[in-house]
Amino acid sequence: MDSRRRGRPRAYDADTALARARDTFWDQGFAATSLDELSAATGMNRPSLYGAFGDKQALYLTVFDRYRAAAREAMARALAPDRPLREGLGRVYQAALSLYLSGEAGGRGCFMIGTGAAEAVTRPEVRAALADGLHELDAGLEARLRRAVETGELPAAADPAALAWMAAALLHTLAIRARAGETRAQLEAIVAAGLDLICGKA
Amino acid sequence: MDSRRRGRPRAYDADTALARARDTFWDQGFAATSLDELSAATGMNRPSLYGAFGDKQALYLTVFDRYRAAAREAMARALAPDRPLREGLGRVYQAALSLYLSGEAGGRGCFMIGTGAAEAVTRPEVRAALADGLHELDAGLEARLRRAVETGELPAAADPAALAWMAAALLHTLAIRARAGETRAQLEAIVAAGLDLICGKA
DNA sequence: CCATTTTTATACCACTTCGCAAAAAATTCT
DNA sequence: AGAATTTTTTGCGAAGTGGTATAAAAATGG
Repeated sequence: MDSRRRGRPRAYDADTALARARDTFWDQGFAATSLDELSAATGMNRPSLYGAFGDKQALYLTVFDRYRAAAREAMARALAPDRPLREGLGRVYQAALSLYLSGEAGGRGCFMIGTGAAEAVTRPEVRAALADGLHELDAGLEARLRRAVETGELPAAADPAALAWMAAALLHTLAIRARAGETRAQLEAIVAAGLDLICGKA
Repeated sequence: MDSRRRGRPRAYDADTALARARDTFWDQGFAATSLDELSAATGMNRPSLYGAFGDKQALYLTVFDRYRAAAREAMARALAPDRPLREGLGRVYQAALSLYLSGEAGGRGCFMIGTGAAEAVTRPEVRAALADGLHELDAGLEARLRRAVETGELPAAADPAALAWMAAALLHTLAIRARAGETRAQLEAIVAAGLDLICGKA
């Protein structure tokens, strides 16, 4: 249990290597990213990359799943049930925007949507991962909205599933528009309009 | 004015060649599509392709612009101002769904979003084309919604720009979800929920 | 100090990629 | 028929592709 591994120690840190690989895929997409670029970005040479993470698609799917888990957890944190609905949703969108606009090459949107959608038709594994990612977010939103109906934050007649779809649609449009180059101001206007429509124009 | 061109006649029809190229890009994305595949799909060999449409990106942008124009015109037709708002929007989404689900390899979503977003960060021309495409649809939706407020189809307090953003968001979420493999039934449920929220739950 | 183990580094492989040059083919004009 | 023009066809070439075999390096165990 205790001690250091036996052979030559690793020169890389898996977490940071995966983060670098993610950023490279994020900007360029899966197909346009070469193993040489991934090697340069991670500082690992190709055989090490291969040994650590498998082939290019396996590496991509690993990165994808980590992004997916992070997104789910961030959403759960933002939507903590003791926080008012509108404030929680506001935090979801603020967190999304700061991710989507954080690229060095300009707005890069959501990793799953921006890079996964392109591969989804020809790569069943990517399509499944994308579908799972979307559904996790749907489920997180719907759970919080259902609770809001139960506690009276929303009118009893409100349909949680329907509102969750719209809340997700708002996220998706932000993801695409950020990647298309829209400014933070534009995106925040869209968020404000969407929140009014979902939570009621308070 | 009149007559046939001078040299050897073309063996291809530009319209059908562009449609075939579009379908290939649509399924596979820009980066994953090779000139050999485009050559096979169009029936033109590589030098002919190159002579007719320029390099791969020029061909892609040509296809993109044609798709964009077709989408804009289809939306204008569906939103004819003499048709009731809800019916017009319903036609927009029905037309979108039949496009988005028409692929031979399963749902393929919107060409612009599904293939353009991936390239938008690294290719400024694609990002600009994508932004233009999105904004054209925004404008079409907003114009019709503004009219609906003026004619009393929507309450005077309704904000046409805000509603147009949500209507566009609905289109975007359909584009992504279709590509992620969701069924027509799922997508139609989302459309129905969205129409209720935008037009009022009549 | 040498064997063992694990990782890194170098070099290579077969294949594909985009793009183009040069030649051949099919048409119109004179 | 022959020249001119436009397109298609063939084939090439330099670079890049994903992936791997082999050798070198860096650690631990005896």
